[in-house]
Amino acid sequence: MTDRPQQAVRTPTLEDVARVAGVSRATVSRVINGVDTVDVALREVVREAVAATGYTPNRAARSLVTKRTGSIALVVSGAERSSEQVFGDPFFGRVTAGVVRYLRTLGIHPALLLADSDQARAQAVSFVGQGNADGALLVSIHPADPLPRLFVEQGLPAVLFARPSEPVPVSYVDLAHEAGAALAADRLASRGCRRVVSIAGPADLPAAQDRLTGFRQTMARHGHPYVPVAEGNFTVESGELAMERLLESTPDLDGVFAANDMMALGALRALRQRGRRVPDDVAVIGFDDSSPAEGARLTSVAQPIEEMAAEMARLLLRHIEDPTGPPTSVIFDPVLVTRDTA
Amino acid sequence: MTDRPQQAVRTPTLEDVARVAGVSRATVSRVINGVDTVDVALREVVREAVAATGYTPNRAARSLVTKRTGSIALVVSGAERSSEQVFGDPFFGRVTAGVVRYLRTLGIHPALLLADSDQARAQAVSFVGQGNADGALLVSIHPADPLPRLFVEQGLPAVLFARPSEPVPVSYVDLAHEAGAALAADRLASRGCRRVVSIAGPADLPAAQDRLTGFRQTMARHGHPYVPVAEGNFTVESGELAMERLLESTPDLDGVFAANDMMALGALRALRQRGRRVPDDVAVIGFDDSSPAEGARLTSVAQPIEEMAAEMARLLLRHIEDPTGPPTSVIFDPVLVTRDTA
DNA sequence: TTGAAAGCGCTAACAG
DNA sequence: CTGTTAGCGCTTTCAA
Repeated sequence: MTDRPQQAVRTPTLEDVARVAGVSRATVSRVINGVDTVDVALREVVREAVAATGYTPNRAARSLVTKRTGSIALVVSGAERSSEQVFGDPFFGRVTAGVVRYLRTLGIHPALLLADSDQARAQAVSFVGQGNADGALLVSIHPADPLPRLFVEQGLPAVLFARPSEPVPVSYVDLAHEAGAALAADRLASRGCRRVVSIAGPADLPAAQDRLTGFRQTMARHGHPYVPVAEGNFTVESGELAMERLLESTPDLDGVFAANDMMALGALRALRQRGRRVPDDVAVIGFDDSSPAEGARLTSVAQPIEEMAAEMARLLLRHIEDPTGPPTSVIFDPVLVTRDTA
Repeated sequence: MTDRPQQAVRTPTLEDVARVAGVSRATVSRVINGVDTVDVALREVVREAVAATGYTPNRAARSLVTKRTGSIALVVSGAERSSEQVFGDPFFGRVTAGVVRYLRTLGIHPALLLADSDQARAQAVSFVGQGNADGALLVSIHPADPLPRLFVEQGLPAVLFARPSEPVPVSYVDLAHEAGAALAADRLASRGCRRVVSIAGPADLPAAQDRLTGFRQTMARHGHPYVPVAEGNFTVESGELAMERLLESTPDLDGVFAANDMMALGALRALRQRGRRVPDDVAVIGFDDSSPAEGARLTSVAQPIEEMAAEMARLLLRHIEDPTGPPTSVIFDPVLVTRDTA
């Protein structure tokens, strides 16, 4: 038995594979990277050598020369709330799940960043800017978030979940909010509702505006040109208050479309307090299909968040691949989840 | 005006800093890495050069030679539930928040992995094994999760949230569950409860057992050697059922300690259905201080999840720094959050 | 189509 | 205490 001096347990390198395959390092590299100017026979030999050695590319070495990391950042941007709440939020949970599940099929695991202050935002930008990730997925709680613009200004690849309130030349995925509202309007109309009202969201939220617009247009098409509206701020309480105002202005109302589930839940509370039966006297539809909605058996407009999240990742990857491509947006269709309230 | 040929916008390297500072690359490297065998004056010169050039270390290059990435993996391991639910879970939300907030002070942003199948677990192990992260933070939903053992077997640095049900030589953070139960027992005793019962969690869960043991011991110390117990599975329904059984076996009960909030909520439901007033007739205490508990004004034992999460990260970093160190555990003290039910 | 060779930016012996 | 030097493992011209 002769000693084998340098036989330390070392992970195999391109050099090792090349030796086993009897070719040069360059050829192995070409095979690994799918360059098609390699002889078919050689390609196979190399493949076997890779399998035999158990070779895996060293990402640091590769990054050093390609200037790419092969990883991306998932930036959760929620200024108002505490970070515990942000990560515990079912919305972020679903977005995160969609992103993580899609990316892992590609062997990518996103770096998680929280951008909840100007400093944190700057840190997020420089994290990507310094090449720790090739691009960023931006999930903001507020559409006026300054983060998207920061990324765009630095020329860093980024994709948003939801259209920003101020125009920024950046790709995003979003829901066809008007179409969702139309679904609700159709449902209410087909139930025979004749005095329909709406509880709208904050006027500075594009999504809220789209929902209101879509609802009005579709109700008009159903022969109801005027829809009384009260504005809320997406909380249960605001929904309850709005409902009370509407009951006062339009006592004979028989259908309600709320711009989100929380406000719909508030509306339900107000309605029941006044002895109105749901859905017999008044039909109620919410938006988001959140888990409280499910619990309350609320009919609601659902968005395919996981699919949207996966598409967001796909767009980012494409952008990283070809940074010259123009910003793209992909809009998803909502679905009406019919339960007990309409 | 003369043209400057190679003046492309290039991020500064060590070489650039060295040139500006008038020293060698090695010296700059030493200053950057805090090696203290550098002349104080030179150190200052280098610092200024770094500032002047706006230099930031290239992580790929550094990794290539140090065999360290400077990043870590946060592995969320939940087999039973769908991934959406896992990430939306307030518990994971708080753990994640604690980890992310602590690590970002060090400029580290964890890679997020979901290990919800054998394949995903293997992927997580090889992700770290192939040097994409220096170690892993393991947050399992089930204490019998096979993942910790996989990491330990590969000799990869890992730290767990909560003690595994089967002994594995690995570091972890956990709560002093017995102490938490003792807090509940003390509270019940000091309210003058004389017939106290408990709704326990699954027998195969170490934490559930610790809570029961701690509760019994402390009640014994208060002169109540026997505590009737019914077992649940941490759901609201199981808590309700357990409460009904206890009301039957011990009709004159006046205090309940449930091993988690969900079961306590179920108990509340059963109690109210039977017309028992809480806390006047029966005092109820839960465990976890979850947000439903807060909503229901339930008195509950709270764990400092964010602090525990931060400590978990700290332990992992220490382990990566010194891989020879023995496994460590850090146990945190719970706090009783007194609300309306006890 | 393939190989030789240069070099990405950094750290770490090793001299001096 | 400081500089020189040799790579880390990979991709990518450039020639052959």
